[in-house]
Amino acid sequence: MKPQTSYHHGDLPAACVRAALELLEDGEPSATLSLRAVARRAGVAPSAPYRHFADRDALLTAVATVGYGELAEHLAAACPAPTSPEELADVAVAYVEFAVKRAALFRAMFGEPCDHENPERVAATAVVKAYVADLVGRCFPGSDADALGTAVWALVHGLAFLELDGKLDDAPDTAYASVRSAVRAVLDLARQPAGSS
Amino acid sequence: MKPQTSYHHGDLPAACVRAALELLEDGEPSATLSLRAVARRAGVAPSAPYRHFADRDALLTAVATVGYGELAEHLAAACPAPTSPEELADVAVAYVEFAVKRAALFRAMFGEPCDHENPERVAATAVVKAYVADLVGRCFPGSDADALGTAVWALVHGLAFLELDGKLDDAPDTAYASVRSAVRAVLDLARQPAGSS
DNA sequence: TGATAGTGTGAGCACTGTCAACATCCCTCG
DNA sequence: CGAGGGATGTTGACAGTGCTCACACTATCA
Repeated sequence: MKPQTSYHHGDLPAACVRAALELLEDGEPSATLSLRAVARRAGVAPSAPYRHFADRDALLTAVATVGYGELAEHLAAACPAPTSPEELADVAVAYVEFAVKRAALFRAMFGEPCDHENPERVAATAVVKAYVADLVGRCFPGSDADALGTAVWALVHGLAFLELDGKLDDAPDTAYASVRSAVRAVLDLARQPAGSS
Repeated sequence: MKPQTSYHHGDLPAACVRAALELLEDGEPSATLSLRAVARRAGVAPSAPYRHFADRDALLTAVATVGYGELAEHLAAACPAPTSPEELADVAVAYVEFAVKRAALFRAMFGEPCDHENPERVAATAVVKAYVADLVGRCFPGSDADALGTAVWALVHGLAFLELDGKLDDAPDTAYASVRSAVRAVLDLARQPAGSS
């Protein structure tokens, strides 16, 4: 829309993030996102992004931020308000599905060390956290929502990473089944209690 | 021991892996392991490692392989044969502890995409897998060992990653407490079953 | 004593993150 | 209206990276 020939870009920050997301989707997932590639894709000199992002990490953080939002959307789309354990399994599958289908983005979001302090990032993860907390509150009323919430998040997060690293089942089909039965196995503890200490 | 002035090194592959491990321990955890830095630390030209490792990934795989072994050792040291849920919590804490104390190594082991086919790597992860399977068999006899095993691994693995990414509690002290109570919360489901579908 | 295979060296390519100096544009103030 | 300043983009450069080649050295076996 905007004149492409303009010296100024118009909205380079957004364009960079968009370009980065596209590269993460397109490229093979093993390639690391390069700032120069982003600049190229945005049709701009390699150093231009530095006007808007302090360094590569800052760009990554911006990308991860929208990633968190899309993850939350994906989960909500799979099951907006899960109440039963079986629906929890659906959510787990959706989480792993997101990790698999958008592996590069997922790795950008969680794979490399980031500054935990960044308020943007914290705020963005809060969306996921809230979704999980909601889920736990509905599925397991009367439980320690905080503790169980982190446990549930950790469970699905761990499943996603193990799957990404090929440590679940090999066949992509049976992987989702593995996820489901892993979640079921945990919930089945509720029926045949273990020998408690 | 060997003459340092020798043109040939003696056992460069092992020296490379050792140097890599040292760099992962020493350096700040955000730095990515560079093959050139490994060569420098091993006192050798940048291209020397290529005689023994096809590429950087191959070196990484070798490093990860010993990492898996050390992780298994660390877990076994914390609790050689857990039988009670509380001991399972101990193991979870040990797992997260390993991830925190040796963050760079942990990230090298799990953080970046790797070839799932590599038989060395698969064999090495099998050690961890076996430990978890054992644990589950002892703690929860009569359960679906496979499914519950992956669930338990995923749970502790997810806890480790969330902690590494600063998504658990901020204070490092309370983090371990969070891990413990998260595990407890899951196990407590066995006592006050949720509304099952 | 050689030839040969294994191992380390050096130079070099393409790429990366990052910076400083310069160029261009838009907007505001006189 | 038109000059100046601040924002934004460009060029060029530096150090560091993975990786490959041609070469140098060394151990070993005929």
